[in-house]
Amino acid sequence: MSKPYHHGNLKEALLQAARARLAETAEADLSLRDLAARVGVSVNATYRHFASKDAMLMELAAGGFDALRADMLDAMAAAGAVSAVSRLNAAGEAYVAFANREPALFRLMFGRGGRFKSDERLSEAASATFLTLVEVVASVRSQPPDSPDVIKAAIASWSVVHGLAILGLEGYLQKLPAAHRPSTREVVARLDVSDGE
Amino acid sequence: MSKPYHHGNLKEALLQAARARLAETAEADLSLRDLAARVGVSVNATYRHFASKDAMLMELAAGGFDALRADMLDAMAAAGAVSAVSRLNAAGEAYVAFANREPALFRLMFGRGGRFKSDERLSEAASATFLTLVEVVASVRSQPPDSPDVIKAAIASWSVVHGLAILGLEGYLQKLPAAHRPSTREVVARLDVSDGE
DNA sequence: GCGAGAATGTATGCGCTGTCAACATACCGC
DNA sequence: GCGGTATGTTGACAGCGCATACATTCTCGC
Repeated sequence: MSKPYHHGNLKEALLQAARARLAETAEADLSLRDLAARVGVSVNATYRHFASKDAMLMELAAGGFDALRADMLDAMAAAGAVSAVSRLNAAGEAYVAFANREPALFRLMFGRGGRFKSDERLSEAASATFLTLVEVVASVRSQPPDSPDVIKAAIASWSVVHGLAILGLEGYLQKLPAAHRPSTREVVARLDVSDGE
Repeated sequence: MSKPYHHGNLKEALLQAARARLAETAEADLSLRDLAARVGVSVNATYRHFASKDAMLMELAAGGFDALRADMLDAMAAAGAVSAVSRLNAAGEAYVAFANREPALFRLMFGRGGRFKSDERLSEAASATFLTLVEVVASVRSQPPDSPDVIKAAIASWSVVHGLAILGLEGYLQKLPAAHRPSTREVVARLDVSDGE
């Protein structure tokens, strides 16, 4: 038998190889050929499981959003029920921490030039992630999560943490002296999420 | 003569063709062959003016930072001297507007996976852009621009507008009902740049 | 149990990419 | 005017995503 003709679970194996590669290189330039070789299979076998390379990347990105959301939920749970604001801060810190821990994956999730907008699973995963942010903002303001004001405040929150994550990732903050580099918490704290305009 | 052997100003012509392509496609996948063909020159002629494709992209990105900075300065000048806060807001709006007007260029400026950190000209252009933000924040707070608090507040400002720009660019805000989509001003207004913690 | 068809793999090849090496042409200072 | 240098061209190479055609194995109704 030595090597069976069928791999067994090629799809997951490919995704796992891709994740490993993303995690180790910090720069995202995956090639189907390389991934296939790592798994020990011919290039075109991948096309039995993914319609295209982009389709695979979208699946990876969707998984990334799931992981990011899980991180945020964990951080919020760890922050406990002390206050809604502290949970919001914890979520924001988890967001930036995720980006720094998995830079290549994070870039993949956001940086594909809008080519991913179409994918159903991906856009659902992204929405779910955003929704956890909306919910904690809603609880901070004691308003329903579908209130326009809550959504807007949540977008503002998302913007800060996302911008901070990207700027850090791309190295635009690294040349600052350490004393000038703010912590995530310092930045997030500047955002007013309350309804007092 | 019809077509002279030497182009005359190939470097700038290539950059211009690249900018045109970026402006028209909204998705950044430039190819040296395509650009060379557009200019009417062989592929390898480009290598007399750019060490590599990445080098050319870095030059484009640096020019993008210059343009972005100019936009911000213009907007601030147009906002007049009414108040430092209004100039800060104007700069933020110009930032997001730039990203929306030139999505491909904007993505190029930030999304190259940290590969650009090394380039001198690029990192200088980016720093200059950041500095204009620092200066207006400093004038809002009536503090010297090199004060750590000013820098930190400026980073927070940069983060919000940058995050907002990216989220919009990548389409993550487009599925929201219009009533829930905040204006740039609404988002920026939520950020507290003053020194009252 | 076995044979058909679906599922999953391989082999070959196409057009595209960035880049290198070798050669051709035009310009410019002596 | 002549030589060196700047700036082009041609040709080739490896790697890429992907399409087509073919091979193997699994699965399931009879």
